Amino acid sequence: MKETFMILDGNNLVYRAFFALPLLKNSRGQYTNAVYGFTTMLLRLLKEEDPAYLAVAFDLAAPTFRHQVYADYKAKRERAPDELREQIPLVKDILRAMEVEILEVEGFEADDVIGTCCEKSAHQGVESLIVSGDADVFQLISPHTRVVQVKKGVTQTQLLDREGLKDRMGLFPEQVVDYKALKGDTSDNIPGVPGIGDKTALKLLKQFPSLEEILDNAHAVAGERVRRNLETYREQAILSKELATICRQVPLEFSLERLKRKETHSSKVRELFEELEFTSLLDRLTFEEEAAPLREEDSPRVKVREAGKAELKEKVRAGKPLYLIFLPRQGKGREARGMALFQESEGFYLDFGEGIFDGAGELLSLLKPVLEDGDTPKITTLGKDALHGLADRDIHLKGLSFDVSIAAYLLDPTRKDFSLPALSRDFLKVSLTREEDEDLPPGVALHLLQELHRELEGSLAALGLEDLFYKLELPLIQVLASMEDRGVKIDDAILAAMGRGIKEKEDALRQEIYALAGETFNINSPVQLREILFEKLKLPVLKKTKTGPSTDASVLEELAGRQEVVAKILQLRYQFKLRTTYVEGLLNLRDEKTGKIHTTYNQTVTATGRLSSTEPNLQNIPIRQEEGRLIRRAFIPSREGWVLLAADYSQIELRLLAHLSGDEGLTRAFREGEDIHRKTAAEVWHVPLPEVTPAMRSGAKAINFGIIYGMSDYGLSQALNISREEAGDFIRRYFERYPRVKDYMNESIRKAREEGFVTTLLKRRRYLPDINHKNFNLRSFSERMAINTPIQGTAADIIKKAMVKMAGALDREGLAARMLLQVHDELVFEVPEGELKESALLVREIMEQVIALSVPLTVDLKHGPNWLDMQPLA
DNA sequence: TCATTCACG
DNA sequence: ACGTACGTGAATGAG
Repeated sequence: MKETFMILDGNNLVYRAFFALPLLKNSRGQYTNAVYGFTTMLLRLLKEEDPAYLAVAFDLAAPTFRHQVYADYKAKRERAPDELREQIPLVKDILRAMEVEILEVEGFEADDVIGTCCEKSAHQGVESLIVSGDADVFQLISPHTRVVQVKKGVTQTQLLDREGLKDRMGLFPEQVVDYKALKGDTSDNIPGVPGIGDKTALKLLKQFPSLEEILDNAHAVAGERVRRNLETYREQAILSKELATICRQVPLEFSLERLKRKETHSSKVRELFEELEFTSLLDRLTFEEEAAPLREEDSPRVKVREAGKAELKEKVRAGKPLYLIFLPRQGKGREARGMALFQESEGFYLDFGEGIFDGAGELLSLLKPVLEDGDTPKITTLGKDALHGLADRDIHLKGLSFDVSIAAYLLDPTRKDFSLPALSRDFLKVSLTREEDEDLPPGVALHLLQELHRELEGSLAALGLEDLFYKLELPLIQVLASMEDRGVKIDDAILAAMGRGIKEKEDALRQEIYALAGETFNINSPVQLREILFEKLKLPVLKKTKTGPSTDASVLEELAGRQEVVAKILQLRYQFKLRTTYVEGLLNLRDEKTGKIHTTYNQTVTATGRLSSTEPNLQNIPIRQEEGRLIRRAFIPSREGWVLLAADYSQIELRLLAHLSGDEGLTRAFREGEDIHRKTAAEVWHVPLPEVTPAMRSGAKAINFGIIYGMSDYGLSQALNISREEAGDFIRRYFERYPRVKDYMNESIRKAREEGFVTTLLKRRRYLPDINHKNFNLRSFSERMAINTPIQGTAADIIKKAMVKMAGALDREGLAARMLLQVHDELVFEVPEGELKESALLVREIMEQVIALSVPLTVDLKHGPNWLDMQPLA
């Protein structure tokens, strides 16, 4: 028997299922009727038709080529109800979990994708079976292509081939478009020819085989009115035919291999079904063998041996996937106690003894060719640590193909523990003994790494996170490792001098404070300070913390006018901060030999997708105040004749707000290259741009920020030091001018409530479990996260993407410039002075063009001999 | 280890 | 009537 390729019209079937079934909800409040209807239909079709290949086509929201030909195409169509629209992502989640290919192509409808696929599959000798409830696809019927028409409800279907269609409609497939062109279609807003309905259309197509012949022979047609309309609306009929014709040349990669149907399903499908409460459907699936729980007596852990030279050389080979783990030393930072390897069926362990240079040196050198071979896939966890560990031995690991810690982060960016035992407990439901947990044996580690790889690979696919993982986060590991490795040079003399100056100021301030307070006390202790300020000096309590009156800067600023000592305390705090955190903090972490500091970029810490930086944190070096800013003078290029180059995205989050919300006013402002805060002030106060005062602008700036944070009127009033009423009024005016921004915020919250998570442009997810919580506070927090996370997270996606591209591009162009720092919306490089211009142009090009938005992304470039004294580079 | 404070985007 | 702007990391004091 010939193999069949079954392709489903996704949108159409979900739509039909939605209206065929009552509006079901699961206990978490998700609407599931369309998902349920679609899934049962899919399972039934798989059983009845038993196709060898399978795919589901979806429409994309973007305008299609038909809109270019005819602006009113589908203009009358009503927006699908929200209860339906929100179920589409769930359907796709299920399909991804079942490893069913989802086909969608921008600018084309599902029908076009279906037509193209059927044509291509026919070329490869595979018959197609289209499943749809829409009669449009009848035009695709051919000797190689049949249609399963889904009729009322989701249970009744009819199989149509060429003869069947003729019997049913009195038409051959190639006449379906002519028929539609004549009678028109109100749902697609295809005009047709006035006065011709289905009766007349059929009659005409009996008389002449095609629209063209009908039009050319209009004079021979019966009926005065029909004849006249055919002549008058000739062009309209031809346009209608064009619109009704399914495009069979959609640009898409078609590989039957990829569409091969999976007979068994991963536990991901089970989890999704359970979440949606489709437990009755579970029996209808065949599941893969579950990973056996790892117990003391029957653990299928990997056998591992202390490897000898000859053995390693013989058994670890290029080309085959290699599992690799650096096992952490108990409580000793990132230092590893050894490396475990697994390939095919053999496991090895290299003990590093007291350090990586101690025992395993020779063995490691033996592995160097395989480790540096980009075509030998490496599966790791905490891969960046391994990268560094090996780099210390001059082994430059290449071919990272999977990292379970990063995968786990994408599946839930709020998780805290990325150790193998923790990941195994949560993803594999495997429990370890306490001893194993504390000091993981290499064999157990290798076993868990393999199981996690298998499990998380499927989970990423099930949630549509593959591109984000393989194209962005995975290559980013290497990029970050080399930035950390490179480090940034620090002029210690500058810091040391600053430290001495600060110390003097501190001492003077401290004496003055003691004198004014009338006693000595620990000014750094909030507890002791409280006593002095609020008990001894009887200053009013303006704000409270969990443990008592607050003494933070906003409070002290309010009180500074009443007691001289308060201002001194503020000054002392600032000086102290500069000295301890920055001057001494940086000097302590500076490598004596190279004069550099090497930060660590954490890729699995933030809930939004940003990086974080530790030991030291180079993402919070002072800039806002003049004095603190001087710290930046100590950041210098590592070589003579080199300079620093800084490139920062201008207003990236507000631009993303414009893009994501589609607000016209905001979009226009960016397209016209306006100063956005000034423009906002002008809009809100209805004054011409030149009349915007600095106060108006800074108010507008605060509100622009507030929007991104999901602000309240109270929050804004605090930020601007104005009354709540004024703040509320301000916000109302803002939304009057930028109404779609308001819609966008509501929509973000609504989506979070329905789906339980929010996403960024590159599909990064953050779950918000408290979004429907009955506690107002918890719920409100989640709502603000629902607004902020897509914006902050998309900005993170974008700069990460630019970083990955940048690393490749600098190499390709043969430029010596190297990325040193990332500060959320800024990249800092060191570059040879002679290559400054060329490097800067490349940097700008990559950062600005990394993604296409509805507003331009712009990058400001600066260069200089250090991170303080920088000049704009036009 | 937690709470407070404050540096950054 | 809630109680209040998003995301981080480091240093210090207190228990």
